[in-house]
Amino acid sequence: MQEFEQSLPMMLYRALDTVLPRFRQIFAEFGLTETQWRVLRVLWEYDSVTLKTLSSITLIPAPSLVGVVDRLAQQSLVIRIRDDNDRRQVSIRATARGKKLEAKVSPKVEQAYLELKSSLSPQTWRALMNGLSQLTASEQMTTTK
Amino acid sequence: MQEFEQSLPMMLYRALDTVLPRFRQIFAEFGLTETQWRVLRVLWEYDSVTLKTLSSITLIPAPSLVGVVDRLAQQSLVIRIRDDNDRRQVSIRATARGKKLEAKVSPKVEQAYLELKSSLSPQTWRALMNGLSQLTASEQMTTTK
DNA sequence: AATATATTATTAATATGTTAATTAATTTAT
DNA sequence: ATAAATTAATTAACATATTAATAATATATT
Repeated sequence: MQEFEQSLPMMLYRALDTVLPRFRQIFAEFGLTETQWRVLRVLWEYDSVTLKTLSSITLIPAPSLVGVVDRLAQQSLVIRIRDDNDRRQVSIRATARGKKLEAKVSPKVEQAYLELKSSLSPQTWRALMNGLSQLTASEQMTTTK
Repeated sequence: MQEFEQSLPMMLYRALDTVLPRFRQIFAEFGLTETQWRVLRVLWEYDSVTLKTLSSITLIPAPSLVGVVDRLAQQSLVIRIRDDNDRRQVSIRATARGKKLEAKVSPKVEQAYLELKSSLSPQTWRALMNGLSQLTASEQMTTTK
């Protein structure tokens, strides 16, 4: 069984299970899910982002993203804008209310991230990130295409 | 945005998105989902496993596992057995039909795993696994607890 | 033994993932 | 310019994740 539990995919899953809860706890304090935060996180940097681009940056599959944006829009945190040049496309942008969240959420997230980073030695951290980079460089993503 | 996309959690997600599709394709050839395979993978080694133990090995949260086992049982690939000593517990075991799948599925999975492994240098692979180990060693899981 | 507490599995409610199909709009090829 | 192929977003159907609550059984306390 060792073999299965020590396989790369299971190790990746376990790493996420270890790392994410602390962040999700922060998101929950502001009524946000992790995926909702991922979307806002992007919209805090780019004024307006196509749904497809948003999907590729956040790694949220487009069909899921539709619902995520729906719920964020219901809370008036983002709005949909149909592109005039290419009317197939929909751009998403944060509302004033959505933007306002950044100042409250981001500091806590940054703090948690620094704590996480300091749980490993700089060399180990770098080696880990390097391994992950090479892994994704060799192949190509399929999920969000 | 670099900072977000290069963050550890997103790197982990991207790694999974890169690695998993090839495996899921194999599972699909046998009408299995990834989680269903994870359960069977364990039951091919242990004759009978408690739902709770199964949850902790497969990293599938117990509430999800109930449904996964339901669907596997409907296909007569596994059966539930209520423990006589402790009637709160339910043990799961593969049926003959479920066991039979191993010979067909496992070789293909092994093959895909070797290919994956050979996409990185041995040193990089080891460094990656080491980093993931340390990450999960420092903290404790919360998801499946 | 009786009550309180803890544990295992399950259910419930909501959100998201996965894959395929659909719709509307755009581009390409004829 | 028009039919065919392509693309972006969405819908559909099903499976799983997440969190909280519940039911049944077991253990600990008094």
